[in-house]
Amino acid sequence: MSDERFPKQERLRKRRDYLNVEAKKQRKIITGHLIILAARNSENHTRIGITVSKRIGTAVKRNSVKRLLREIYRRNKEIFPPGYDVVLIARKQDKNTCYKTLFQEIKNAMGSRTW
RNA sequence: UGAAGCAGGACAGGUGAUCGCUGGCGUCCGGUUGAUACCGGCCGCGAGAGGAAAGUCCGGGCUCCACAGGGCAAGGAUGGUCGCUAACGGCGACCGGGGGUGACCCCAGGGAAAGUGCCACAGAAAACAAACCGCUCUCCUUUCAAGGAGAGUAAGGGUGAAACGGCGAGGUAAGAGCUCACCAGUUCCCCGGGUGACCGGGGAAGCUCGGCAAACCCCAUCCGGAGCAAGACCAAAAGAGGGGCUUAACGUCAAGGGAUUGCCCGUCCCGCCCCUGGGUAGGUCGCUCGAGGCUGCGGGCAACCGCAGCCCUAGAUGAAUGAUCACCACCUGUUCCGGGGCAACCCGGCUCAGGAGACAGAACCCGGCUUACGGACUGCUUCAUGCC
RNA sequence: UGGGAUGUCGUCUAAUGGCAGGACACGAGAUUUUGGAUCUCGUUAUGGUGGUUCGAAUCCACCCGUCCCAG
Repeated sequence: MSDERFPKQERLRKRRDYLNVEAKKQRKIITGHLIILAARNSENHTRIGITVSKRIGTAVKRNSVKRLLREIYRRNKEIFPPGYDVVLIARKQDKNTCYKTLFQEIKNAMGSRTW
């Protein structure tokens, strides 16, 4: 996959979209630092939404977590199932929060299911 | 050299490469259009967080609403003086008080002689004074030790955070501002200086008046309310009004069905089409050129102001400004080289290894305040020590 | 963005500006063969920094934390 872009069509952009995924979710996976929700959408590509609440920390911490998760998606689109809306919700973060650990968590979570 | 005080800012790592994000401009392509206008896509160019962007503690601009003139009341805020400012609870200078050897720092710093209230415990007494232990005099009892009654007194004692001036002399039965000198303080008057807070000097009075207003309160000054999710525009939908809907005709669109005893007309209901209006979802604007920044000159002790020249520097909306790699820069140790020194050692360069890289993310925009923060730099000043 | 509430022993909760009290819990002892119950004794607190005051949990200012509401 040479496509490492992340245009607006591949993001969830409204609160309604997030509530829709929450209501119609077909998978809910809880890992050490994340909660992953997935629901089938009407498009034929993946859409990603990221939720980081104030519980995680200050605006700087929340932004950095969001950037990390976006980077993981952008670099590794092949591990995400096409035609699904995926919501990544951050749980309590710690010192181990970095690209490698979060990538492994998501890869294991996605690989553990058949789509 | 060491310790300290104050102030400041295009300080808050830099450069390059690759892959991304946001919005701007441009070429080309596609769609649309009366249009050089709009939408979408590829590529290219250049831009993209802060000193606090934070907390939301004050003050404004801007927008809408209310009153459309003035006063009073209520509520809130502020509180030395003079200035600065669009304004401020901010800033500057000065005055007064307090702290520090000093540079310098801190202060809600109006009124207690307008009224009300409070001052625990202790103490006789906590505020128009009064009198527990005392001290003194007179009278009575009398065992001549003392006790009782009355009068005078506030020097001494002890309590307390605070006790109704201090010290000395005179005076007295004992005492007392009772009198006097000096000192402190209060109020008033006069003179001089200052825009003023206030300062300096002189005089008089009564001799002396406690503290708390970040207790109620009084005085002076200021304040209409809400906030860019303000507000404006476009506009699927819902709900509203009007016209129409067999065939045929006409420039276009449409779909008719049911109830009213069977039929026709009429009326009503549902549906459909068009128009008006409406404003939900959604979108656009508001949105970044502004009490703007930098430099120079001039005015002012300063805060700040004036003039001239130059510059344009983020506009997101589940919310962009990131990730990886390399090199350089910072700190510590170290190998080697060069220089200085009798030496300990110091300075510069270089190799290698290790370490630090904080607080924190624009959300309409400004002026402040407050709080968080690893370190580096610059300037001025003080104290101590040594040398000349 | 605007508006509130609140912070006291480990937990819950009192306290006019004047000795921070009570209950549960915890620790020690007594009682009991042991445990429980009971009794006695004890430890532990005013979110922080300043200020006003003779004196502050209380009054004032600024921070910190937690929770809630409206759009």
